[in-house]
Amino acid sequence: MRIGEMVRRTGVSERLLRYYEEQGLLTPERLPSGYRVYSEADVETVRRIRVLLAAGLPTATIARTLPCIRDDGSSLAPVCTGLVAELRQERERITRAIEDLRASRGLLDAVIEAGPQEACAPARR
DNA sequence: CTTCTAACA
DNA sequence: TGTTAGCA
Repeated sequence: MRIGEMVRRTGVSERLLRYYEEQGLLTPERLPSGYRVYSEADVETVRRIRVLLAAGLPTATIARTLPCIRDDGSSLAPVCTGLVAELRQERERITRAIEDLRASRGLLDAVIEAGPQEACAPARR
């Protein structure tokens, strides 16, 4: 499929799909016309890229991680030693981020539980 | 009409 | 990232 269909199927913009390629996250084939041709697996890869990116992993790390994940999603065979150490660090960072989010949610819960005691001041602007 | 690269009122 | 220009 070409980029247009990828946009429809992934919800990711053309600009971003090309950017992912520039970062080595995707490597679609090229038609003699220069048009990019994506595989069915690329659709799933984009999903992974989005999740990892949202988790805060740098594109460089994602680029080296994706090839270790087999398109079926269940078997993640090939282990790249150096990468494992890197991923452990990311995992640790994420764990800390989760703790921070928990704290934020707890703070909001307290404010929400207190409930409205008065009307809000009129919005600015 | 669709895609491509390059670049920024 | 969006958007746009100028091609193919």
